[in-house]
Amino acid sequence: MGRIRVRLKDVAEATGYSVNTVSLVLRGSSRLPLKTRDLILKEAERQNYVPNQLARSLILQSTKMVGLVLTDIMNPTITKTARSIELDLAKAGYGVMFASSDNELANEKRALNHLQSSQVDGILIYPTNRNEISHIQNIAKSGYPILMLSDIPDAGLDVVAIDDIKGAHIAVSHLIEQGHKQITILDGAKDLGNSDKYDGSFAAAEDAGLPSSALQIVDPEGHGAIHGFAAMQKAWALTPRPTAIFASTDSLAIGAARWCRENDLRIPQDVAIVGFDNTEAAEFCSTPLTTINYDSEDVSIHAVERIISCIESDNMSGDTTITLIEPNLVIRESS
Amino acid sequence: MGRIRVRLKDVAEATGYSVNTVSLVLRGSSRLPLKTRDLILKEAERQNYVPNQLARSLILQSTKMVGLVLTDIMNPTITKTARSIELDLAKAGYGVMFASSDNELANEKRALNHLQSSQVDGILIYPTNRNEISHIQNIAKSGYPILMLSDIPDAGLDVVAIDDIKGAHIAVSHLIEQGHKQITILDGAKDLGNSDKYDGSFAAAEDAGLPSSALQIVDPEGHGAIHGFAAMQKAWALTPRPTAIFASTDSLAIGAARWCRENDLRIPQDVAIVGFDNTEAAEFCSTPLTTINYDSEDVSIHAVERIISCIESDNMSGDTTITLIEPNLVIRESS
DNA sequence: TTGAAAGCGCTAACAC
DNA sequence: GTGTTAGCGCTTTCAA
Repeated sequence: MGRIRVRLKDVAEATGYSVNTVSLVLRGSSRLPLKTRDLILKEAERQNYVPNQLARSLILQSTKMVGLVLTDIMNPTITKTARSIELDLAKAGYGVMFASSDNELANEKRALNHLQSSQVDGILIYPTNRNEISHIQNIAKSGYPILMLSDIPDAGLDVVAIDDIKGAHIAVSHLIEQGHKQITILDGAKDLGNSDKYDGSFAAAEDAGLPSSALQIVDPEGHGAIHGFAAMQKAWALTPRPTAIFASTDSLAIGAARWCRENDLRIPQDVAIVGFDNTEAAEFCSTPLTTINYDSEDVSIHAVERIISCIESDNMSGDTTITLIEPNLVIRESS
Repeated sequence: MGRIRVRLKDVAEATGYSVNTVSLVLRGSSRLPLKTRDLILKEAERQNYVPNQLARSLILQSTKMVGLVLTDIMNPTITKTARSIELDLAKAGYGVMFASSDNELANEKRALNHLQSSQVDGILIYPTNRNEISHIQNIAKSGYPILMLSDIPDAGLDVVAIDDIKGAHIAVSHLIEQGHKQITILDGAKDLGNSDKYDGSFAAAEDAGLPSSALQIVDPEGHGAIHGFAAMQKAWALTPRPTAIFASTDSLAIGAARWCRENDLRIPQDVAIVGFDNTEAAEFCSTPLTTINYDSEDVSIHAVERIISCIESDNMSGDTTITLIEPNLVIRESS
């Protein structure tokens, strides 16, 4: 029915007013007589008028949109933060444009390009690879508001992120306090330049007076529970055999727990397990998981506040801010 | 550094060519001398030129974007399909713009409005409430390509969705075959007009010659595992007491299983449980869950194919297509 | 091979 | 109170 796209002009012609008047009314100007406003609003409604944001943004030089680049849309942790961010941005009058990199640098570059060409007013990004951030630095250098949701020290970029070092420190310290002296870390992020969880773990060992040999590393080569399952098998084959596992995500931890169960190992008597993220699954898996918890909303609030201040303040002073959110430990039955 | 937004004009002025020539080169026209092309491409690169899609789409009358309205971004099932859709659309040269309704009608309306005003070329939507779809029908009637990802019979709208009736039928039939004669359904979607899982369940009972009293219903009043937990308590208090549970989502099933475990009920000896969706958690929860499985990719492929054909064919013949994807049963230890 | 001019739908500055 | 004009950054005729 009717033309697919209704324009201001269509409403203008139908009412006999000019495009300008219609535009004014539709944006809620109160300086026009009620009769005019009524007439125009009714006609716009009747024609199902929807404003064209493309044209609007082109003029206003602002889309009121923020781009959000996720590594993995299936990761419940990331999704949860994404949801918070969406809500907090909405409160501030901004929309979100999502893009996912799937942990591929090429996709990340494509996503950034796409967001920029869509003229989003700013970008939030979970970077894929911390060793390869020059393209992000370039964007920042050109004065484009961009903020990292993962800590990359010394990159000269704004950051709002979970303090992974502290989280790992808490997790490993907890295991050590429980008497464990041989702990395996399940984490494969080091190749991507993300060694925060290692650093925190080794710092915890050192603080407790343990040798660094107390910690061994197994790379699960993936993020799913299935990878945690396979990694646990490898961990159990290590010499010396670990008495505890610190998994860098709950998903890995749950997979590891599953391997233990299938191999008749008792948790935590034979192996203790600590995860990271406090997902819903951690609470409801076979042995409720001790894990590192943090408030997504905290990340969101700070990230949104910062990006909006970058967008709305013209003085790009060039100083960067690093905000780290402190995680905490949730003790359940697995440790 | 330089100006925040580089335009064609900037590249044109720097090279001495006209805006037109630069535009031509940047779009890969081969009819220009290599020397000119080279010069212009180099300069565009140097200035970090990013095309302005807003202006481009305004002229082309197409954004090459499809809007996707999700009910709940935290639901792994929906996210999985969303991811497939994103990939399949990308293959066809389209981007996705996400929006979430959080199962609120007002949000859904706002999201649809926003997507339309962003000029997406078409919309895919998981509707919030099947009793309230007039706003969606209006959009469809105006000739805007829109497709439902959930089956709403007789709405006169295009649909690509999982066949929930069949899924429920398979699940309940399976329980009946196991000898169960008193089954409780955990599902609260009926108020939203989604009675497919009831219909399938009752059909299965009927087909097996059981009275409809064999099936009882408990509304979990939510979607999380925590709601399944509480609902199971209610289910266990029913008279006659059920020997089996059919939960409309895995999350509810996992919560229910947790209640059983905490109350020393053995699964499946004391209560059998069947879920729906085959999420990762279903496989790794305390008692691996029998559940209804389906291929997200199937939904995605059909949905993308259909929406693109609607977008690219001008003849809006008005005929609607309903495509239902057949689910299947995955038997694990909970039944 | 290249440029000038018009216009996509909208807003803003300035008339009347 | 309302209309006219210009212009956002781009593509697309049509000339030169």
